[in-house]
Amino acid sequence: MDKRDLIINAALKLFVAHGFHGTATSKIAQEAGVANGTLFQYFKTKDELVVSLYLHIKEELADYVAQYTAKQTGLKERIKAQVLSSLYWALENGTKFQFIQQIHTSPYIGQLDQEVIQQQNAPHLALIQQGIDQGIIKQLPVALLYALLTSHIFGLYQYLTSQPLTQTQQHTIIETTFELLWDMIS
Amino acid sequence: MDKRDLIINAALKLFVAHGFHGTATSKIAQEAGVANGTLFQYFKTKDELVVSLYLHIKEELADYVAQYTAKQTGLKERIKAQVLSSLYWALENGTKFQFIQQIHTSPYIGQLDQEVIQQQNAPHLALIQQGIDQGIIKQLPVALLYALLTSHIFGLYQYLTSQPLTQTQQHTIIETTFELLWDMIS
Amino acid sequence: MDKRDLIINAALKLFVAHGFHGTATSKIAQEAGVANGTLFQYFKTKDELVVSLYLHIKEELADYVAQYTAKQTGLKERIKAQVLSSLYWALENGTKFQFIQQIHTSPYIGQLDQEVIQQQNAPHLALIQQGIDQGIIKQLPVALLYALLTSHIFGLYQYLTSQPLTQTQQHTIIETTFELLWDMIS
Amino acid sequence: MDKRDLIINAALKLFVAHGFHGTATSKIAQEAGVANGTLFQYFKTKDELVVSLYLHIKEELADYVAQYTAKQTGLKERIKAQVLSSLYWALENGTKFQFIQQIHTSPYIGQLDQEVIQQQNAPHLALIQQGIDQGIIKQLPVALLYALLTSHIFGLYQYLTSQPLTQTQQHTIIETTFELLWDMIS
DNA sequence: CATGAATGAGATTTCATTCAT
DNA sequence: GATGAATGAAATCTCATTCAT
Repeated sequence: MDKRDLIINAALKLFVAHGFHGTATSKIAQEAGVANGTLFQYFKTKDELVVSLYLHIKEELADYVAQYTAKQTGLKERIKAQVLSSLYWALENGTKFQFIQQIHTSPYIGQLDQEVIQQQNAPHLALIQQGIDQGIIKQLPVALLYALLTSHIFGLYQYLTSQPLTQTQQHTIIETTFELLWDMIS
Repeated sequence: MDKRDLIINAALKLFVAHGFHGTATSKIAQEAGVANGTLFQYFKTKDELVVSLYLHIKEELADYVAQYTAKQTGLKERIKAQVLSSLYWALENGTKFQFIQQIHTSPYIGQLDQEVIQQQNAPHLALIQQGIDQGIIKQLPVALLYALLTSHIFGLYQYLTSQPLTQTQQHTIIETTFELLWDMIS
Repeated sequence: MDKRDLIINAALKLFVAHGFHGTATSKIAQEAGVANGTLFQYFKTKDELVVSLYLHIKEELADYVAQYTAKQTGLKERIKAQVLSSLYWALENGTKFQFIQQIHTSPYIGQLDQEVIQQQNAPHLALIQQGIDQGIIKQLPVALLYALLTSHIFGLYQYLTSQPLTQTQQHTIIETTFELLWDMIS
Repeated sequence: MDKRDLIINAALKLFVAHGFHGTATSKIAQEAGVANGTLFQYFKTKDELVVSLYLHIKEELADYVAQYTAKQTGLKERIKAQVLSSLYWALENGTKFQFIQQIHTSPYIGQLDQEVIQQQNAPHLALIQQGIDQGIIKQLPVALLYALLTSHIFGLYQYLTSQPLTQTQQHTIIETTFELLWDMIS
């Protein structure tokens, strides 16, 4: 594995354990097994590392979601796959999902390349747009519908992790609430 | 105004402007017009100050919401008042709202007194419970419904602040999406 | 002695011995017998310390020169007092004088407040101008005459410190060469 | 141009602009268009580069002065040629001259081979000694006279570069002040 | 000869907290 | 209680130098 990846992985592990302000760059280098200065040859500043890590995780999530969505053919089923796989990934990768949330509500958000963000969102927006065009989804701004779907995921994640539920119960709630959500936007 | 309030207000102003890690305790003391050490006589640590400030802001929001809700009599109207006034407050107090979000996704959340949090949520939960009891709202866990309402607010805030909209357009979207939401849970 | 002075003195000693960049702020603090952070409470940055130190030393020199010059009444005597007291001060305060020279030839010169510099030079220029007006000194640009006087001091200092001379011999040379210099410009 | 020269030129430019310690070897390599490590194949250490650069520049100045002086036969004319050509070279090679001054007032001066320095000064001292022996120049220590001549050059350079003067005006001042200087020492 | 990634010691600066007054 | 100078640990980042390719 190349040093950049070693650093990314070490940073992920430590940020997720102690938050980004609680994690010293020296600890990241140590965990990665590289010299202190090496970190700064790959990432000019600690901030740049945080942002890179965020993009890295987002990509992992996107890959996971894309994989599940690809298996579905109907439009509703594809959108459902996006929402549900996002939730399943979040439940399986709690720390990474929390890291994403931390970034979203922190000043780091301003440092993100907006073009990259939009590229990551594009597949989701495209699917929703398709639904609108086919008359399946309500005539509302795509970005609005996307925001509502996304917040549904975050809200449900919040609820599911605050309750002591079995996996079966979790799945039931996820399925049930998706149907409510779908009725709401279709 | 007593020194504790001076410090709280100064902290609010600075945290809201630069985030809590970007704000030194010495700057807070300076802004408050008190000595460096005085801050630590009212708050044993910086963390304690952060938590106090969070509760202070939440209280402000709660007061704002309560004031609007009190004017309504019907159940739907009261819940609608809660959702809408939360959104209006968030749009008018963007930085404070973002501060709340920051705390929610940060390790500070663990330091909060859960009892106080539950006390703040109680009025909202009670209203939803009333709706369920009266058969107006679907038979789902109160906490789940509350999570969905809350995430609706966050999602809509996200959308509204990312688009260049007039106040009238904002109001229309807020009203329209609330009706969708209401149909979803009722 | 107060801590600011302790730091100033320690900095002077170490800067002259190892240069600005060869001297770590931590070493200065150590030499001054104060904590690392204390230095930065008196001087926001290392650069500010360098500049402050320069101004401090220049002021000390100016006071010394002014004190000697005040005792003289004739114009030649007053200019002579300026040149000679500068030299005596330089010989007695070798490290400080060398520090001034270091600053003059370094990029720090750009960070100095030009107004302060001109204020410090003003008394010397005024005296020369008086000499020109009274027809005692040659009709040449004041700044040129000042540059020649100043360089005479630096050149003579260079010579005197490179030779093993008694104080009496030093004084003789200083007196003799001043007369040569005076003949040159008058 | 070979890589050694590329490095020398890049170093000169950056040292004068930012000082020795303000200039990283990596920046020099970058400016020279060579790899980081290449610099250390030509110069074992950064200090060696600084010292080499100094000697390189001093040699260039010496050649320039020698060339002009060789054209003159009379003793005064030869000394005048030395002083004037030094000044003309300084005005044409401002950065190099400033670099020389920086070295002279820095701790690097201690690292210079004193024998090489004296060898460089020898021709100037010899000429002055000749003047003394022939009774043309005052009976004063050679080193003293040399120090006065040298400081005259530095002082005049300082003045000329601080004023907005045409080349003709510069020449007039240089000629005029040399005559004053000559009257002073002869 | 040339490269440039890697190194790691060390530099500057910050800041929550303490404590003598 | 109030003060604010002092602390010093810790954090981020730099940079001269090396060495395997």
